[in-house]
Amino acid sequence: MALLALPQPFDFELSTDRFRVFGPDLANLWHEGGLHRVVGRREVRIEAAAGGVDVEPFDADSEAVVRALLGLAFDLDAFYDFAQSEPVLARLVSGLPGFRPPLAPDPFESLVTSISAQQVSLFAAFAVRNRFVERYGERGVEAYAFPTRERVAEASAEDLRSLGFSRRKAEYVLGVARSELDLYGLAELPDAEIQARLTALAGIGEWTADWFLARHLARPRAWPAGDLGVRKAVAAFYGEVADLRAFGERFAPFENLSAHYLLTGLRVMLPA
DNA sequence: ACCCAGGCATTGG
DNA sequence: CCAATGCATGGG
Repeated sequence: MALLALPQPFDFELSTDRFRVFGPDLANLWHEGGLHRVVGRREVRIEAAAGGVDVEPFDADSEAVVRALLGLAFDLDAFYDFAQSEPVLARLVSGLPGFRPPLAPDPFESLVTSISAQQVSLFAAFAVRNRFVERYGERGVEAYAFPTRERVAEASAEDLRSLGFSRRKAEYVLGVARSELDLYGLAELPDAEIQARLTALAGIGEWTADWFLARHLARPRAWPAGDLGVRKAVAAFYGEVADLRAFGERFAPFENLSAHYLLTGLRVMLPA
């Protein structure tokens, strides 16, 4: 068991909340107080420890996945300083200290996850996506590996439809899996270029591309202005806003972290 | 039996 | 350029 030290403050429960609140996530599975994920052919378990997290087994691959799942790419100190100049953000960071937005470790996973969540409730999206993971992903111990692009490319639209994808979405998932686009290479490009290349694919619109920048690449300026949850959170903390894209400018250059704190604040702080 | 939910492409003005 | 429409599932 290896200790991975994390910048403090860090709140493990809060940062992994997303993997539990909409039901279990078979590829990022909360099990007996820890987060389980298949890396390579082995299942990795992450659990809270003093000063960071314990990771088992620990190697370069599992460390990279943990860094993604726990949002280590974000500069929380700079964001917290910035938040002091904006009353709502100041309240959010003081209410959610140590919250780090989790990232999708893999680009294909990020896109399929977003496609599954288009238009439907997150409960419905999780249900469909779990059936997809169970069907095409390799089983670890408790968790399943997220299905590889290569495996999905060989699937059929009818098979995907039987899992609950609409006819359209089944075609989108197959199209992404079979496209020529180098998904890993996107990380080297600027935000606008990534947007352009992704939205050229069928089924990937502005919303999905925004979330790819935000939740896979941790781009600081990503702002999912078309997101219904972001709209509800902004309405709850600021009141109704006509142009959500323009409203995001007040969070520059921390739009991504601001969106995540707004969403989590809506769930965790407002009901209380 | 409805209605809505963290969109998108298609069609028709 | 904007409005209307269909899509499949899960929860209320």
